[in-house]
Amino acid sequence: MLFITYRKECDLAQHYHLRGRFWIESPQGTFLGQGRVLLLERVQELGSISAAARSMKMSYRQAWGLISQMNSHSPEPLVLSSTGGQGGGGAQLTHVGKRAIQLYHEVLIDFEAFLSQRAQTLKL
Amino acid sequence: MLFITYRKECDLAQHYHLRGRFWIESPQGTFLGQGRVLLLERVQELGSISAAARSMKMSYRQAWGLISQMNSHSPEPLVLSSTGGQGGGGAQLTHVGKRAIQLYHEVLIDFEAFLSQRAQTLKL
DNA sequence: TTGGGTTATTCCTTTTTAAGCATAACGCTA
DNA sequence: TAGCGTTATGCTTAAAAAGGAATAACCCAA
Repeated sequence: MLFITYRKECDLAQHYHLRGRFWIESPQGTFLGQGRVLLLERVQELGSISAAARSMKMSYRQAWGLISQMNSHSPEPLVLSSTGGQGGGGAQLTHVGKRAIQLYHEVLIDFEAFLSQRAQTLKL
Repeated sequence: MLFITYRKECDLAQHYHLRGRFWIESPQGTFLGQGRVLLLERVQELGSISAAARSMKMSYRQAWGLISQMNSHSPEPLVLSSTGGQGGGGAQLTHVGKRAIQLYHEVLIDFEAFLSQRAQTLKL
């Protein structure tokens, strides 16, 4: 008897994962991404850039740079900050900043739905 | 008369772009991504890892590392290589490697369609 | 047997990136 | 007025990633 061997189809969904990322770019570079949005959320929650950075184990330097970029790449700032006073100062989101978070999450839901749906038919 | 000023809605689609990437992960890390698939295509086209690397302005070292990873993270290799002989040796894709390219492009088409469609309703 | 071009692999250097440090200004509180 | 915690910014240092150089093995062709 003759056996014809052929490769068994490999179901990628079992052992492999389809992953992805998305971000919004301005003409000057990245405007909104996963890290930036998380940072915005922490600022909104904690009322301070430095506290937000600490909570993410990110250096204040980087956090400030990201926020500075976002503000400058937008016609209106996403974060307003004040120095001195009770607590030393702080920062809060503008309604544009809050809307940016909301917008990102709206896209994120669709994005994840797309990935998980598309992953089901991955046969290598 | 009283004017109530409100922020004009900013159409992100005009000045900003929704971008993204996707890749297939094995339990050990990235398995297939944009760069790896391009490398596979060049190997298929040129019949050599070093030629493929040159054509992408990638170092042979990195190209070899990527291919080595892909092969080891797959139950069957994607690239077969031989040393010595006419032309010094070479490499060619297995049918698993060819299928990987095809699979990636199938997902890519859907992915780009998703992004461009989703970008149309971006209002900040 | 020598040369050529490739695969395969290690080691070291360079570049890029991120983290850390230092300092000044601010404005409330005690 | 002194102190505190924050914002804001430049400069220095460390970590990580990419790049390049070097070497051995391979096998056909001349």
